[in-house]
Amino acid sequence: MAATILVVEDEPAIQELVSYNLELAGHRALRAENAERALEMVRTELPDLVVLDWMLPGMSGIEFARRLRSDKRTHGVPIIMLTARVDEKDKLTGLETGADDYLTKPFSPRELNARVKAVLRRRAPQATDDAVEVDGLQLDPGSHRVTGNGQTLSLGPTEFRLLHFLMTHAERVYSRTQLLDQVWGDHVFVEQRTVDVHIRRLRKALEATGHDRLIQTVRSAGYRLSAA
Amino acid sequence: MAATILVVEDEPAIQELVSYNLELAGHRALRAENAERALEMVRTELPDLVVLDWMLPGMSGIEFARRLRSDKRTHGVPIIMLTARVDEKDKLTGLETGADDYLTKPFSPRELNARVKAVLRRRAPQATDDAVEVDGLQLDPGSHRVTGNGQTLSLGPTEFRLLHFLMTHAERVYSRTQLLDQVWGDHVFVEQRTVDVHIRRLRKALEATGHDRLIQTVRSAGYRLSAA
DNA sequence: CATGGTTGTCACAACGCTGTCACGATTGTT
DNA sequence: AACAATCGTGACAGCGTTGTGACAACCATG
Repeated sequence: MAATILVVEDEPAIQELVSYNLELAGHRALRAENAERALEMVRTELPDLVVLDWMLPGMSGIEFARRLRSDKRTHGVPIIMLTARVDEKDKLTGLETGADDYLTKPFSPRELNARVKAVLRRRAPQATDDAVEVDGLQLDPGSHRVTGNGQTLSLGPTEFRLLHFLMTHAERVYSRTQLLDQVWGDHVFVEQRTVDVHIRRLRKALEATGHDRLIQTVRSAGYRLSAA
Repeated sequence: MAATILVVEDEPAIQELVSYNLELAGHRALRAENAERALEMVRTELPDLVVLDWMLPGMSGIEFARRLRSDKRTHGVPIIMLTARVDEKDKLTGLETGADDYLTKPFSPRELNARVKAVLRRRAPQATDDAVEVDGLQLDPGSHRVTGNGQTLSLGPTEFRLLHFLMTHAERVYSRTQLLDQVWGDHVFVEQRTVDVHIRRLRKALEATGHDRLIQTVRSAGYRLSAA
């Protein structure tokens, strides 16, 4: 559950409340007191999730959400809206802009954390600390451990993140570019072939229990983790 | 640092807010919506700390505090008061009834936890915590003693708290930042690398019985206590 | 006031990880 | 079969992270 979450909220007390609870839950909270500031922050660091107040001074939350959706780079970032009241009309507008969930004030931190967890599980499973298992290969983010049929496997930080992403997105091909964005982080630039090397290192580490067969090469497309 | 804390607060949202955050911090929260109910609960279970709202329907918080102080059994239980406003007169009355600390609404959860931690450290240094045991290594918070296979080990206060936390949260990786928050406290500002040094001191102390192997380094992630 | 113990910080050493390259192997195409 | 494109692999220098010993400030105790 190590997600980066951007909190856009102008009222200091609520911002602190939300951020602190997210941090306690193991996330990293970025704070912005208005939409303009939030847009700046998004440029330098792509969050896994945005918690967004409906009513903001200057640019409204809805407008901010629209901008996120219109940019290709931030298009997929899930949004949780904070609203003061439940209004059918507002709800519709929110749905149009693509908010993933809603919280009406006053809300309890428990509720907040539950929604955050639910949204992350749906949209960014590699950012949660749920254990994953594929065909006898297990990965537990909490203890930061990987086991193949019970036997502990040792792999470096990058290999760990790479495997985590692949296991949470199994049966799907990812290009080198996509893997660089997801595992290394966006606007980090390294050679594409570097992915090959880390795939190789990952395979070597999984060799001990024969799970290297799960990592498949799809020629001229990328890599895939598959049980078949 | 796990304590039983009684929360006396009539407004559901605030009660939930306070209780949830205390639980996140590892405490056990008992809830009462008025002073009468609180008095009943105190009869069956003696809390380590009371978080008390100033204004309550029926019996006021001040009166409740007086009753706690008048009973020999509950005389020593520390109290943190929640007040809506800062009033010198109120503060004086509060001091007379023996409140240990104050929080004025609206307050941040971070502030609440910091005060709770401070009060507990001051008033209940060794709560009735259970002894912990991992792979022959035993830690007893009550007697403040650590033994490895029966042999008494000597470690400093910080190493003790560090080991206590790790043993009660075994098989899970914690970053330096998380360890600083949990073991040192929220408001403390020290270098992250300080954690390394204390890990080393802890390992050195556990070396006598070979239990230093339990403390594992997870590169670029943090530390973990594990039997495996 | 002296003493022993504890704490946080630093500098340096040790170690593991990272990204890149060159070259060989494989695949697909003409 | 020859060729081009793509991928696998081993090596390696540079870098970041962690281990470690030393030290001065601090604190409670006697």
